[in-house]
Amino acid sequence: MEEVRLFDTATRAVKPLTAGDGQGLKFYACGPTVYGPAHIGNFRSFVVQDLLVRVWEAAGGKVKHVRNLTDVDDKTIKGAREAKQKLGDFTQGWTDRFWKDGEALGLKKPTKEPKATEFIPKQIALVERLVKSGHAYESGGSVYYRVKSFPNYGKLSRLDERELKEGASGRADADEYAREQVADFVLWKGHKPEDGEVFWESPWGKGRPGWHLECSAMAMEILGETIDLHGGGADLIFPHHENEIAQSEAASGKAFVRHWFHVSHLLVENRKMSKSLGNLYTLEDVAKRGYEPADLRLVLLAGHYRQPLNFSWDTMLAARHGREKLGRVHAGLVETAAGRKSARAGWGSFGPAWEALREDLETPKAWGALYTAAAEVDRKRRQGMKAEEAAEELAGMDRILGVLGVGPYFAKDVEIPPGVQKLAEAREAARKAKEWKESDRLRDELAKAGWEVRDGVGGWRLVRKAGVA
RNA sequence: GGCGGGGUAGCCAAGUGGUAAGGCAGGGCUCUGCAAAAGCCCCAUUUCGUCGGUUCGAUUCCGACCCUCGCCUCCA
Repeated sequence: MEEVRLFDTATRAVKPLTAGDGQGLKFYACGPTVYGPAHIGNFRSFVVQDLLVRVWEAAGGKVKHVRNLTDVDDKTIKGAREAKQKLGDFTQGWTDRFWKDGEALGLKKPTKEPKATEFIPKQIALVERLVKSGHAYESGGSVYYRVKSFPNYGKLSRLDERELKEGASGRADADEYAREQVADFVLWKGHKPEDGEVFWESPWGKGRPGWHLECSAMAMEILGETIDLHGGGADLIFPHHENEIAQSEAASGKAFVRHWFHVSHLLVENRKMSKSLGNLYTLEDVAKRGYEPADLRLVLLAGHYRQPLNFSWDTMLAARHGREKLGRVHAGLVETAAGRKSARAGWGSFGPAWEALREDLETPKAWGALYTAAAEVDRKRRQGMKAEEAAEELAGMDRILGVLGVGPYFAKDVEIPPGVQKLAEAREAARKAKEWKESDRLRDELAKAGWEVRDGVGGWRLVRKAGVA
């Protein structure tokens, strides 16, 4: 297969991504906590992970992609209680929503999507192993990881535990006194009244797993004790991934992860999204503004994944217009190719875009190369291009768009409400009768409904107006 | 306080020791009942946060400084 290079958080270098067994890439990604709708920042991580999978496959590799669902933790328990639902029903509802949104964004289904609650026995077994080897201790019904027992702790995040700012979190946990050291983290949480019906029996009594534990248990169970690639949002580097390493390596005695892959945050108005700032958007908000999931996917891939990306509606509009342009070029190639198929599976003029993706997922460079190639191909096509050549370029374009997972924008793909269709037809009738005032009035009415009518040589067509709330 | 990102045209965003990709927006023209769309063209040449240094030459290397964002045990 072709080489794919990717930045590794642990060594801070771009290095070739490899499958340790020479077979499939064992890739574990930290998935969502299903207690509410995922926001577009959450989806940045998942879209980038999806891109990596697509690039790996396009390069000729195989991949086992595991992305977990956190369906038991403080937030899910609280959410279920407030919704007066059983935990399982509550989390399933949000899981369905996540799947629906993910599908709209073109996320490929991972090979496996394990839920934390499905792996409780494995998690308990892992904790027992750590207690036996002295890496963990029970205290007040909970079990904690003894950080000082693991010399490599803090290596991934380059954070010396001693340098943690005093009370930086501002949230002293009630049972903090139960720990030997502040840095120790909980593996198993003893049952508390507010957990209600949510508990499992364990050697330490009723309780539930700590957050970091599930990923270690599921990754090692499904993919093996050493995995090739582990990814997630940049905020997971510490403490989540640091703790995963500590748990896993202390238990197995083997290197847990060969290559770390972290995606920077999506910012809105140059700030991290948060409910308190009121700048948190979901796919629903995107749809309300007349955009499609593909527009968002393009925006999420517009910047490099290791760079913070600032989201704005201006960028969304740029994405929409960009996709429209790609759609025109694509339609032209389809017409000129006239049904011919490319004899060989190459990239045509789109090779540079592919090369950019293989080098640490350089999407900004890839988009530049894609637009440049599209413009050149289109110019050549209009100056006279043979069907064979058009077919070849079309194949290359489809291929690169497939890897990016972003199709061009075609007006025909959008459903037009009957009322809007009627207005457009009435306007056309008025135009035929040269009743310009009436036709302009109808056009304004269409605009109010969020639609734009475009007259062309072949007649009019309707386009959803973007950017209208 | 510790650690880590950023500062490139109105906005987003590449890039390189030898003189700034691409997209959006904007401007002009063509087309059009008008407009939109589309097509053609233009759009950073005392300039790449600031100040020094190295160099024949730096936005690109080194140093200092300023601003900004994130993480520091809920967090994609």
